[in-house]
Amino acid sequence: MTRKREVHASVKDQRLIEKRRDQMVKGAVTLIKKKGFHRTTTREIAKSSGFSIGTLYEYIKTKEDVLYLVCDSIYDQVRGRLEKVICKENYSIDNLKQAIENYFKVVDEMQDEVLVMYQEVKSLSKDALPYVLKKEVEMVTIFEEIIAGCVKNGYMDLEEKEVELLAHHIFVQGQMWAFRRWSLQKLYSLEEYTTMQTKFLLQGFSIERQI
Amino acid sequence: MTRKREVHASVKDQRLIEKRRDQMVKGAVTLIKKKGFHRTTTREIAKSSGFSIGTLYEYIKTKEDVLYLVCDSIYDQVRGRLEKVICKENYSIDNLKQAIENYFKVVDEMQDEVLVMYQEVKSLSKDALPYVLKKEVEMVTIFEEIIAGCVKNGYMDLEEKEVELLAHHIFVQGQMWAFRRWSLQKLYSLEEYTTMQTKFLLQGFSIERQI
Amino acid sequence: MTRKREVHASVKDQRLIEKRRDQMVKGAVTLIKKKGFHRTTTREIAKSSGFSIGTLYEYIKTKEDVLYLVCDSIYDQVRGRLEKVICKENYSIDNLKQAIENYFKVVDEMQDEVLVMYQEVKSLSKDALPYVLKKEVEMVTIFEEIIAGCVKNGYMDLEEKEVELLAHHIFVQGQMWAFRRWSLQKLYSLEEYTTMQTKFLLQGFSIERQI
Amino acid sequence: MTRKREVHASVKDQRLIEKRRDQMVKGAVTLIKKKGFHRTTTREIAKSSGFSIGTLYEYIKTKEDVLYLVCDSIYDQVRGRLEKVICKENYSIDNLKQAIENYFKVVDEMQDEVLVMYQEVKSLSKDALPYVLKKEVEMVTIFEEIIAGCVKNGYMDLEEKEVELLAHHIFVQGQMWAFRRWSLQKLYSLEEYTTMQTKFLLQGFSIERQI
DNA sequence: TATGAATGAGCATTCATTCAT
DNA sequence: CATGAATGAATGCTCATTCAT
Repeated sequence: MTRKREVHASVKDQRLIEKRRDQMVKGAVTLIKKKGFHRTTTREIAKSSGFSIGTLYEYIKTKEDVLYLVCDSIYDQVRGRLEKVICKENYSIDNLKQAIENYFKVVDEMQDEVLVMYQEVKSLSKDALPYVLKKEVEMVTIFEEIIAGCVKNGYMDLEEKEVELLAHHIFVQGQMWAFRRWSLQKLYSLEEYTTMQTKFLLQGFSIERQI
Repeated sequence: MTRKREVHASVKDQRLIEKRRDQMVKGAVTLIKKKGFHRTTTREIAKSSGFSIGTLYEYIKTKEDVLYLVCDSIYDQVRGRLEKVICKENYSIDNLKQAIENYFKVVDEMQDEVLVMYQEVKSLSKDALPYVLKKEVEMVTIFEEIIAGCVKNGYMDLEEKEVELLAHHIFVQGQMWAFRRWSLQKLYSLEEYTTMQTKFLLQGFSIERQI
Repeated sequence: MTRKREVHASVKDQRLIEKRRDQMVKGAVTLIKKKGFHRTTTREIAKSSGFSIGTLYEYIKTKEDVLYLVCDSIYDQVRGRLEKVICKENYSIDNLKQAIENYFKVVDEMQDEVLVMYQEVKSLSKDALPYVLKKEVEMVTIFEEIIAGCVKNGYMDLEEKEVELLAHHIFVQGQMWAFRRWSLQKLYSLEEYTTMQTKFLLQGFSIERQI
Repeated sequence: MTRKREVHASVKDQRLIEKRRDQMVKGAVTLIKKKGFHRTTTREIAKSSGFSIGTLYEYIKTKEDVLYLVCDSIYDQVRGRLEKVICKENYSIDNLKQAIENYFKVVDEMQDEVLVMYQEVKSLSKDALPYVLKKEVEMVTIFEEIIAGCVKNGYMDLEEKEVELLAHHIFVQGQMWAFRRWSLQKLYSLEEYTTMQTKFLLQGFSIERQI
């Protein structure tokens, strides 16, 4: 697992730090969702987190730390939920299908968070960005492994580069459900979208077509 | 063509307005690319446009107008270049392939612009947003028409909803080349990417598979 | 008559200067009435005067010149209308009554102008102020002369200082009708107001009471 | 007593708010006296109040709030000092004389404040204006009550409308001492002015004349 | 003379951050 | 640890004034 970027806190009590940062992330997400990170003030974040501006700064050093914490937390959640359904032992097309379905479902349920993260990463400093991007890579890697497993087990026939592309593909199609919702969600239900995407992805890539 | 949102200018001379706004957009894109819209100041924009802050405000009313102008201009450029290669009379798979290839090439050449637009649209006011989204819809529609033409001409076999999805697909894969460049462009050249995407898209969707 | 303060003009043609300044004053008064001098921009003044900002500055040197011109013009108008009814030969109580009545009428008709002048003089530079105040003194003097005439002719019995005070009194009561209109004009018609004021002023000051 | 218009403060401590606003009003009056409200900058106000621009804005929301606070405070002071000498039980001509004398004295001592208030009220927004005008009405009402008391007690013989006019009269003559000082205070001492005004006002209005 | 584009000093206001209590 | 008052650099925007055409 990626080593986290340290965010300075004046307070020593680790348990408290975690508790406060949890409140902070929850409060911040709501606000960022509504107004974007830049238009959200630290005072607002403090307030919606349930403590004072002074206290906020006991647990972070700069406003940007909040954004990092938020992004970090969202990735961890998405990833956490995604990993639950994957059977690392025995990769199969079904396994991949389930992973996709599950991933799309998570994205659907965490639409706002995904959106927030997507649109605000660029506001992270050069310092924090790599940590977050690494997390993204890790998520793509999850799909890559499944696909590679399928290839290895003979369920798909893809070159290595194609494996990577397909993983990206899936990852992006998931995000697409969130950040193109104004357009896609008028056309399809989540089920339809999942079915169609799965079908096309597998038609395009899987070995099934050759049967 | 979509009616443009009027951006107020104090200056009367239409030709001058266009010239100055061109300078402005060029200057602004460079800056926004580097620092994001929010971190870019109006004074910086004025300076990099080659005129004073006072002059800048002779051609816009608020800072946000700059962003709108930037987004608007980028869409127009992408669209303009895209439309050049399309043969509206006689839609064919080849035509679609060319459109995709061309679209990917445009995105590649305008990476920065595409990225800027993509990440900053959300900063547009509720007022300006629809105009820009409409432009996006129009671009997706371009692909939709080609695909629908192919279906009509018997080159593909898709239901209407699938046509739309495929159009979205293409559009997003193009953008993906820009906003996931840090990851994709390490793996593939533009040609590779284009070839693979085209292959998969057509394998997934086209009637060829049934032959 | 008070020597006017010179206001610099780049244009030479005196007739044109007068014409343009007339337009200017008319345009400016309307605007100042509505928004106050400070909130009125030179561009607005130019526009409502019927010429460009460039032309405006051909006839004045600074924005404040406009205010001076406006104040000057208003005083001249009030004074001009006031002097029409005064019979300088043969001062009498009746003459005074008529002057008061007429003055109040003028104030009533030029309420906005009086108000403008009254509230904006303080914005005049130390340079221009004396010229305007002098005009005010001149107006008070008009009443002073009438009253002094009445005293001389035996119609009133007042010491010199009382003469001045009464003149001020009348002058202020007139202005009061304009700048306390929100309160006074709800209570009285102009006629009532004039009658009452005249009655009280003369009861308080005139020799009639001793008869 | 008139309900005050709320002026937003970010600071919670009510005592502090009052203290800071006191500083603010004192600092602001000095400046406005000298340069007028519009030419006075918020930074100047902050500085002459003894705190930073940031702190200033912790206690107000807009520059105009300062003006409102100033006007409000001046009225309260004038009114407060005026009410001290009034014997509400037993209205008499003497009581009225004292009230006038006292009012004129207050105006004399607070000349600058009265002037400021007088010339700047019109700069108040449509929002704040009514609150200030109400205060003025209340002050006129104070005189009205005394006069009405005198009439009731048989010391004066006036119709209702005349009572109001007289009250206005007194109020305006007081203000006149402040805003026509450049002219009046060259001619009279405060005592002279008070004596003469009182004499004339009572000659003009009181029942004494009928004895 | 008339025009109006260009200029930039100046202003109100915000907000991240600190620090004394 | 928690609080919230204080700070002032930074920013968007305005507008009087100039000057080339």
